[in-house]
Amino acid sequence: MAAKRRQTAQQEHAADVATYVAAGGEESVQRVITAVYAVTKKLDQWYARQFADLDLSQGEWSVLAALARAGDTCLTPSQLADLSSVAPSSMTHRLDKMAGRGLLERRPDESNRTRILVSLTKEGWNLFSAAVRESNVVESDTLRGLSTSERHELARLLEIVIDGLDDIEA
Amino acid sequence: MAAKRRQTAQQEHAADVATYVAAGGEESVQRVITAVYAVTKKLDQWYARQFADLDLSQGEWSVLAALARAGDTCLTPSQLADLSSVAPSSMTHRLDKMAGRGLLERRPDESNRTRILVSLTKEGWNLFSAAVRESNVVESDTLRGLSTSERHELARLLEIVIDGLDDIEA
DNA sequence: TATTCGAATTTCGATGTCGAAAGAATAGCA
DNA sequence: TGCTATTCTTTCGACATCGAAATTCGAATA
Repeated sequence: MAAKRRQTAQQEHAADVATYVAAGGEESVQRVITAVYAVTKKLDQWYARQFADLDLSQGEWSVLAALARAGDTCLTPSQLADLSSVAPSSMTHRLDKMAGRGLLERRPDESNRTRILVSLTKEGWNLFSAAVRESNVVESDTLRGLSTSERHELARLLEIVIDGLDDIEA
Repeated sequence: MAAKRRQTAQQEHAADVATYVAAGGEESVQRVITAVYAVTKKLDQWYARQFADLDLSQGEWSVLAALARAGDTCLTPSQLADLSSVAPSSMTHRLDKMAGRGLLERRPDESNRTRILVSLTKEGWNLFSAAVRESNVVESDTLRGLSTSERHELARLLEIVIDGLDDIEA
């Protein structure tokens, strides 16, 4: 299968960068950004397949992950919509479905009755954990070409980028 | 605005990694993968805003980019659907709209009349170029914390990962 | 040649998402 | 207190997307 490929992923990536540069982008920028998106695109495809096994859409995954990352703190539908990059009105039905499956619970906020507090059930956390452990397999495989020190270096460089993300929109 | 932030992006990232590790992921893997997604998530939000100025949805952008990357080679709707990670049936209407705007042209394949060949018009390429040049601004800003040699190192490490992407699905 | 299988596109009904507006409750201020 | 502005959620209609079926054409085989 891989033998039939006309171009290696590397060559394809180089050609993509050349296209963006020809359109007016800077090479040192496009080389990095294009590479980042090449990786996430492949990962997204694998996630979609694996999540289908768990009866989980990408949208439902993002809700699960947001709640898991929040730990003990409950989140409101609006916060979940924001964290999931979706319109608040879309979150209503999504939460309905997930609550129906027993993955999360909703209860009114005692201190502010316009709000609803959403939290993960034990079953929801178990599904989150199962998804993480399954994903870790292909993620680990994705990084298998890097040594331990290279992984650290890659993480370090990306974290420098993350550090600067907050101050841009101005 | 940034002063009101409770956590830095860095701390948030560290907490996210800790959550994935607690759920069963490996730290050296999650640190990299989570960082990659933190970057693309922010970028996606900016793209969405900038593309709105150009009257361009993310889906339309992916078609534009796929055609631009293909250069002189025409692509079929099925290929575009594949490259855009969308169902072939969804591509029909998307191409209708874009052709209506004069961004692309469709013509039957003389050698195989079940196929349709899609190509970018001059106007389509101009819009692609405008989008690339606009995007390059925030992309460049995103990488401003990295020196030239660090950008090269980051690109090099990501390209190692890309090189291994093809041989995984087995 | 005739037939069957496969590939590419489109149509169709169901579902998910969006933006705008409505409804409910809080917060700030005279 | 009474009024206004704001926040949060949901409802609603419009549109995009999906998977399955239908259609059309090409390719392989008997």
